[in-house]
Amino acid sequence: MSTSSHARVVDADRVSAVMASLPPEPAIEGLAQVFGLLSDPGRLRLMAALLEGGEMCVCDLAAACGQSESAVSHALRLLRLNRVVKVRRSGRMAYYRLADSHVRMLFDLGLAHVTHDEAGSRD
Amino acid sequence: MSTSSHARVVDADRVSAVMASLPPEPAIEGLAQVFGLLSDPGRLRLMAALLEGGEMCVCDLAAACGQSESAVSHALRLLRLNRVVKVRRSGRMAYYRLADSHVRMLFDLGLAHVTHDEAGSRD
DNA sequence: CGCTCATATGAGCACCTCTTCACACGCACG
DNA sequence: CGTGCGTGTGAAGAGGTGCTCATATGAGCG
Repeated sequence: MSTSSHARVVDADRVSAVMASLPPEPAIEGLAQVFGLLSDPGRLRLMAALLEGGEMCVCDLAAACGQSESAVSHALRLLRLNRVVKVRRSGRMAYYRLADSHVRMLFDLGLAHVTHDEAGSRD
Repeated sequence: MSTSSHARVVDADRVSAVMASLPPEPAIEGLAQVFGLLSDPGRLRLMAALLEGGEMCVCDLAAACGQSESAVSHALRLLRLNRVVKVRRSGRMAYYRLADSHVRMLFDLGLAHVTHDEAGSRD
């Protein structure tokens, strides 16, 4: 029963080859998660701010990005849990900074793509 | 009226500077949209398959990626509308391929990040 | 010509995400 | 040492996203 219900295949060899070459599931999932972190305008603004500002506290981040402090705190928590940002505490303040430079590369690469080609939405 | 309702600010100068340096809203939105396309494991698998397979029809893509043909068709439509893939029709078949190389760069960069650092989920 | 196959599309539904609201916590400062 | 401020967190609701199922379209084939 290889042809189960609906599994039409045109080029079985290519299908096998492609299947073998696909990254393992954990890598795919991790990739999706990373890109998911970058798929929110709010978080994107935060990251852009940190790219420019270097190290900023929550309230300044909120002010600069035009978001509520609570929303920023939630967003930063997510980014923190995914090792995208690091926090330094000083008294009751919390200063955030980017953890690595991958973000900058992804950000710039994506930005180049977007500003160069509007990624239109036509048929 | 700088101190509106809740806008505590520590370093007003830095906040202004960062605000001025943030990419314009359309760019941010476009960025988020692009990364959003890359944030789904199913679409990621499709793109990985096309990176390797070059050009494939819907049913082979579905077989190689372990998804229903309907799901693949929906996903490809999204990617098509965002100019990520191109389609070539031949008879009743539809052959899809990647539209540009940005995807490959983003994919590889993200993959390097993921496989190098597991992007853990601890506190 | 009518039937089937490959793909496309629409509706409906389950799930996940992001925001706000309300409150907890710890540190500074009087 | 109590009060205020900066921040963190949980619950809840609105909205978006991706799946499946059913059906449409259009090309090949008998």
